Amino acid sequence: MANQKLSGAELANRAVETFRTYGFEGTSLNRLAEATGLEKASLYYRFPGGKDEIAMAAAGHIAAWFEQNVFAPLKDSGSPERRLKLVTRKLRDFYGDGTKPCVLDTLSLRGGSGDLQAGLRAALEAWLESFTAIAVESGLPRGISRRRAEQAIVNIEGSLVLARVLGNSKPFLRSLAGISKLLTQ
Amino acid sequence: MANQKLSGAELANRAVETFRTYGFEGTSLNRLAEATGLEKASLYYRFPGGKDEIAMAAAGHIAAWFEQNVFAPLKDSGSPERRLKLVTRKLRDFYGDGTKPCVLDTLSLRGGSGDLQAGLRAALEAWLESFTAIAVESGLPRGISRRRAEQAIVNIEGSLVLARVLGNSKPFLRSLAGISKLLTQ
DNA sequence: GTCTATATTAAGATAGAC
DNA sequence: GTCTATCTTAATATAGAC
Repeated sequence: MANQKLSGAELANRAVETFRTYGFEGTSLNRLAEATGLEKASLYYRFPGGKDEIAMAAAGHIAAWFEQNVFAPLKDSGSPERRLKLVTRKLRDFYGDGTKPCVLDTLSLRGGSGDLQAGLRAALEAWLESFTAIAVESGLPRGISRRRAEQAIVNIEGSLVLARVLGNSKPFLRSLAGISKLLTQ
Repeated sequence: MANQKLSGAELANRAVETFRTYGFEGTSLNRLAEATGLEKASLYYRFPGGKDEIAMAAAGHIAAWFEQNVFAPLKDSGSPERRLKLVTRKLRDFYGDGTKPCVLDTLSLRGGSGDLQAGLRAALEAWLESFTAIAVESGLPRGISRRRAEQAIVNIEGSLVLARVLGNSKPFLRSLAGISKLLTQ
């Protein structure tokens, strides 16, 4: 009885950290057990589908985080610039100043189930639509707005790769700093 | 004797395709054996260091490809725009029109050796320097040129992630199309 | 709901024949 | 130089006690 009952949210949180760091294939149940403090058998009790189901739960947990910390705030009141400043700060924290990979990247390599790939795709589409909407609201035409949204996420994903390989988070911080301008001007 | 003697270059080529698709942890010796047509024991004969050594060879093979198809052509004669057009065509092929991941991305997740990480980092630094040099040659100040080089590679890496998750190569092709302008104006 | 223990399969790696 | 066969370890997954 090392753990009484780890909350589902905290469990998903730790799974996310493991999957984003090691990718789907690199995340073993031993690593998940170590990260969560639960034994493998306990993980199977919570997630009878094994690693696939845990990855789905992790992806769902992140989707909920984005809904709450990115999509919702962008629809809130205040100027688009102010809302974007708040959201970029959340994103900076989420990616650990550029030290933590994005699950869209690390979980999208071949190995995961088709359901997982579909979930990642839906999450990315939602992110794109959210960024597109704020650009439209800022006065940009829809077609341009969509391209700007794509560029913003390209900047985040690409700079995270550079930051990881170079061991230098500056490219990521620069990308974040440019997002507000990209989506509002 | 299924294979007489597979050339080292072709062997490295197939290893690259496997590693870029499945990542380091997702690339098992069984997969490498299947991809190369050699049995596991034969792979160990060629690479006594096992998977780590094969990954290093794959990274080295790609570094050589970049030297020949990107760095050298960018130092060649002709206008910078013309050289960049040639190089972007090579890159488009290399990334399979956006359908094939970049090893800088897929091999840089935790799991590979420190030597591998150092090799990937050196390769990326060389790529950055190559792009920086052509921008400097085009008349841009050094500081700006370095930022533009970073942005060009961010665009490539980021759009490859988007292309993979969305199952749509257009973001990648757009990124490639913008590189010449980015590095020369 | 979590644990220990164990079954089963696949991984990384070697020995020795040809 | 490549193969078959095998070893060892780690992976996924389950059974059953508490």
